[in-house]
Amino acid sequence: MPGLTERQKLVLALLVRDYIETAEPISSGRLVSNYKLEISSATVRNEMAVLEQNGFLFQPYTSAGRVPTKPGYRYYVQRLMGEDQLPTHVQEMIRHQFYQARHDVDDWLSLSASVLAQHSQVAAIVTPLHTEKARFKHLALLSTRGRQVLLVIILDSGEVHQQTLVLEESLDQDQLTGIALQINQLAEDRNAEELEKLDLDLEISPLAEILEIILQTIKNSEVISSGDVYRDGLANMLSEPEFSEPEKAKQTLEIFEDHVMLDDLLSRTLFESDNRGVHVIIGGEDTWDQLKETSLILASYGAKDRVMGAVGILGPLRMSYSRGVSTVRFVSDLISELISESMSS
Amino acid sequence: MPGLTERQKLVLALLVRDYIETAEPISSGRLVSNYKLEISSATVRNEMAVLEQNGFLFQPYTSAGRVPTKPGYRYYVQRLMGEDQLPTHVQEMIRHQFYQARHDVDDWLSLSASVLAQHSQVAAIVTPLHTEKARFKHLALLSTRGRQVLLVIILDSGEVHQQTLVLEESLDQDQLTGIALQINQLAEDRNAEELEKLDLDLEISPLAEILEIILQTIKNSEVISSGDVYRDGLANMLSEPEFSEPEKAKQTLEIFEDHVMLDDLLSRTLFESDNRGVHVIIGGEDTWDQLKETSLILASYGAKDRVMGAVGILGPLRMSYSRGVSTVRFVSDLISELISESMSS
DNA sequence: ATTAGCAGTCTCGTGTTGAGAGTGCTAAAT
DNA sequence: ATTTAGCACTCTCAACACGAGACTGCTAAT
Repeated sequence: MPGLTERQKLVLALLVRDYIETAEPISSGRLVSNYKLEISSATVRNEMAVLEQNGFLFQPYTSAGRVPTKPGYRYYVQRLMGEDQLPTHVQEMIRHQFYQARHDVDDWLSLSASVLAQHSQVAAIVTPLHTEKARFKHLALLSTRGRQVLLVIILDSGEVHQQTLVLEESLDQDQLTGIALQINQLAEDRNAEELEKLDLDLEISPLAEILEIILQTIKNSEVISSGDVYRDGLANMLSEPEFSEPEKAKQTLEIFEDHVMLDDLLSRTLFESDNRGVHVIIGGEDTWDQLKETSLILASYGAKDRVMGAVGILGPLRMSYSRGVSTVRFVSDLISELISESMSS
Repeated sequence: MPGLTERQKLVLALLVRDYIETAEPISSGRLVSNYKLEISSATVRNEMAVLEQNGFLFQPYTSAGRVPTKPGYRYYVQRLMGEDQLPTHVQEMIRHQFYQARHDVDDWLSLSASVLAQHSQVAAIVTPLHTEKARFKHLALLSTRGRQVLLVIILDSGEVHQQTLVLEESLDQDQLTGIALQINQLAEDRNAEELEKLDLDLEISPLAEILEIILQTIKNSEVISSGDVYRDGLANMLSEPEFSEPEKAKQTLEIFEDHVMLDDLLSRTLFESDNRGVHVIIGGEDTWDQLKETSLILASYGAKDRVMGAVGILGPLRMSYSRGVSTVRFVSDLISELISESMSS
């Protein structure tokens, strides 16, 4: 790919920015008058022709303005966009919202989704906390009703798993507390791998049964999603003109309802990359076919070097990338900060 | 309102049913040929004119077929529709799905939303468990990290509340367990009202602080929603022709994203009525303006006579009421059954 | 290298027209 | 007194035509 001249970059940048705002093909004359360029529209037209040959622009029909292509957006995001920061007062406002929320990871995540949706004006996704190498911290068994027992597991990441067990015979709370104590001593600070290796010499007894169930649960706790993906701001998207065709709107909705796919997508993108920064996925990048008409801006969150989850926004190709990137970056940093703080306090 | 003749009822019933299927204005000729009526189209036209005068039908323009009005739908649902049962094999299938799910109320509710969406082909809503007169059952305090403590409260309904507290000073697990024990003895089997009356003579001490926080939490636990409203099947709706105008689609999406409003709507409808059956709300019934173009089919769930939550579906006015009612009835009965079972076991 | 000027192309809104669908009414039939 | 055949009438909708307007691409001049 040959390099672009400065002027070509300028034209591309202005065009993309303008198109993101107006959603209409941008003409050469419009660029000149709108941005008071010192060159004539004919010159701009020539530059546009070059940009089109390079695959950055596209003409909907012979005599219309230009629209960015996916490579066009990509070039813009990577080299031209520049990185805005969220205005300070907005940052303060968001911080305030988080500090006055309950001191609870789940609440933070749900709030993140809502904040992202509101400030980016597109749809937001936040995956729940799930850590790969969490260590067992603590466990409680609570009698709820008859043979039902609530098992609460706390991992060192702050993650909490909750599950109801049904036992073969009824045990009272004192017995349960005893069992919990034993397990806590046995398993404290071990990770799943180490728990696997605990080869227990179990007698046949209700205690053994419970132990077995619980160890299974703990071993699987990495797989079991600790909650659902948080989503918000769907209605934002339907205002965008690209979704006036109900067919497209439906496609996007389906992406949004498919928790599994989303969780997978976010996890894959972020766990597999060692880049802790913000990822921009434009039109599925030839890998995800369903996302042909959608862009994603993702970032991971976590404490220190541990990736614990992901936040992101999802919108049409023609979304405000600069605003999106800064919002996603700010929110992911903020959650990471809050989680780190809560882990070290 | 004068009574309708049998023939008028027949015409109305066929017309509504046909319109629900086709989404197009129904003409007199179509009814005659489609249902092999023994009367001529002219007679049907006369009957239609009567039905229109009674406010049950509406003509989009001078020379088109007829479409049901809201009162038309209402009459159909109340007097003409007849009550289907879900086919036995479908019932079995759904039961199977529930039995192989985890033994957990939250999982059941989330599954309910998905089952409802799938079988009714519209969007589904399920409110979380929340009981008005729950009694405190049991509480646990778990040290998570530093001054952070996880508070788990179990109510006799099986409902579980979870919340993180941050204490002024760090306490170890043994101390926490001691405090939990005291509170459990103090508060066991009391409801919020009774807890309110517990006028404690608290010394100034960390324990007092914790007790206060916890009692506040318990008192408020009725208000705090124990989780979110479960939703599913949004994409189903966008296939319906009424949502081809993006404006309408957006309205509906906004209803769907407004958890608070939904929870309120469902609770109000079902807690305030002593009718445990299925409610059909057509076009907001002049009370909810946002629901002008939407119908809801709702039912409560719970054990014995205690209403614990609501399940429902939400679709266009032109939705399949008979299928909807039978699905909602079946699912709400099934959850009630499962909850009752789990409470008595 | 840039630009003014202009012919050429395509969209889009508007207006027209005719076929088709369905009704309401009237008068005849049952 | 109902019911129905027949028919004039109304309204929508798809198809087509047409002209204005918006941009471009090219060429020739700067």
